[in-house]
Amino acid sequence: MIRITFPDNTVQEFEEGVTGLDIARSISNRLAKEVLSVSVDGVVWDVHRPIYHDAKIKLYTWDDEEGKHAFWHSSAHLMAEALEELYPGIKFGIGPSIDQGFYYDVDPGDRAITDADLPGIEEKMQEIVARKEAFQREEVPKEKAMEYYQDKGDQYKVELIRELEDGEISFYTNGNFTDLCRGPHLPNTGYIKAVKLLGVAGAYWRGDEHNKQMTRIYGITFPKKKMLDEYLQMLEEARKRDHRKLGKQLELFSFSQKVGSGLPLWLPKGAALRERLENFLKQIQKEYGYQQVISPHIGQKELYETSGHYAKYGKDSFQPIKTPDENEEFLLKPMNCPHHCEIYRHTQYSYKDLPVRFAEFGTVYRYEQSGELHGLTRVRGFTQDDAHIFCRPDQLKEEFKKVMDIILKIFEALEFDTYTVQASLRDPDKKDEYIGSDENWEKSEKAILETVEETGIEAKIEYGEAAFYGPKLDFMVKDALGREWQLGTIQVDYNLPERFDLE
RNA sequence: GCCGAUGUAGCUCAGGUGGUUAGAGUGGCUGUUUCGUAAACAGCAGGUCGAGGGUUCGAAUCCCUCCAUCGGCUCCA
Repeated sequence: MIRITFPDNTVQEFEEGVTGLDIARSISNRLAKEVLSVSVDGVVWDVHRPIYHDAKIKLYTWDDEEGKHAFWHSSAHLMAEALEELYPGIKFGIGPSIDQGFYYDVDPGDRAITDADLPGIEEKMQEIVARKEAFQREEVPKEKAMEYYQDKGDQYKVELIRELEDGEISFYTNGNFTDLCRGPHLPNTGYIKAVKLLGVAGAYWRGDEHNKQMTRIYGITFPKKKMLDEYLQMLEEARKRDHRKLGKQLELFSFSQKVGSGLPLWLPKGAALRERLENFLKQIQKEYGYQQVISPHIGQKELYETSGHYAKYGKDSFQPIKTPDENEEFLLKPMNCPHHCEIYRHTQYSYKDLPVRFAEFGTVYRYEQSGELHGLTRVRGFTQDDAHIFCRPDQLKEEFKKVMDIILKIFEALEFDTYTVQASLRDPDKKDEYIGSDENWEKSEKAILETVEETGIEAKIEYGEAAFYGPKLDFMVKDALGREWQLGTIQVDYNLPERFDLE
């Protein structure tokens, strides 16, 4: 007998080799039907995997992320099996569960998989669901795993296995399809009652644009048909609230090919809305001690060479504007920072005058890649409610907190109630991609992390997400379609003042 | 930038396996009815079927290039 500890710390004895499913059944038949995965001493397992030792367990159903993920992960394997049956020789990359469903990256060789193929794949998946094929776990040594995929000719899996540590590697098999996988999975394909493939897309192998582009197939599944219908209904409702659609319907903004893509035209109603928003924001800025400044839309190229922007983005930006004077070049401003530095320079400040806070509704232009343009959320010309604070080191945290206050106040007023906060730090393995000294980076990252801790705001830390000149605290909100966008950002920059020689 | 899809009246869309004057709803305009809570009826206007090449006796329909949009990937100062 082994001792199983439940989340409420009660302990019960079971036969050795008992499964999560058995345990669920001992509690109630309903739970046995609903349980999708089980954590055993903190590791999420298949509910049908035998437990041979004393353990602390927790059962997961559809209501838990862990349960959903087992479900969708198994769905990815189900789709892979269907794909292999329909397209023999197709090669597989990775196929994880995601927040809403799952995907699998595949390399179909010479043929292309398009939206038109999805219904056929769905049909095949339903066939396999009807077969109720078990997901069987098997542990194999690394060399065996390698051999299997080398024989199969699946170079992507070979690459993945090569990077795994020596020791036992787990395979899962459903029907004729075997996949390298940590699990966990459902007991069998019969759990998956409703299937919908949502789209195909190109995706670079391992997220690197220098690698081959694979075909990613997105899908979602549910344990009940009705849940799928509700999901599709919800998607349709979300589409109605797409800001691009509303902008058109309400005559707020439009685009013209003659003006250029990514360059929004604000119609009278949109301009009126924007004016109200600006007035609201200016009022807050005033309350917090900001002075409004105004700077031109262009600046000498040298200004951006000094800031470092030209070296980093010059090649991929709107190209310099020439004047009748030879050797004279201007850049459309991609950022307001250098201009504000020059405004600061105009006046001589004593340390007693600090902090000095400049705010501007500054219009900037960035040559975004053509594939990135998206309504008003990703454009080539836009106006930021931007501000720069020049302060003493001892004032930094307090100023930072005040900016956080402002952002949260605005989010509240605009009813952005499901934002997330992200501390965007530099990638410690790619220090050469950032400007400035290690010392400056350490100081500024420390300042952000400490301030976050002092305020108690919940922030996730992301390495490699910093701007090239400094770390950021980013405030992200989701749009109607569930896509996340960075709206507010607070940055600590020790580099710029040095580069502009500001004392 | 990359992969895939799409591009027909102001808007939403149908049609199209090459063949006479390109359709609907809605919106617009004119008039009639009349007071209907997206008012009813009649009529009118509105499209070089994204742009440019090509194949053909003939192209909105087939081919190529480009542009834009959409779904993703990559990028995001």
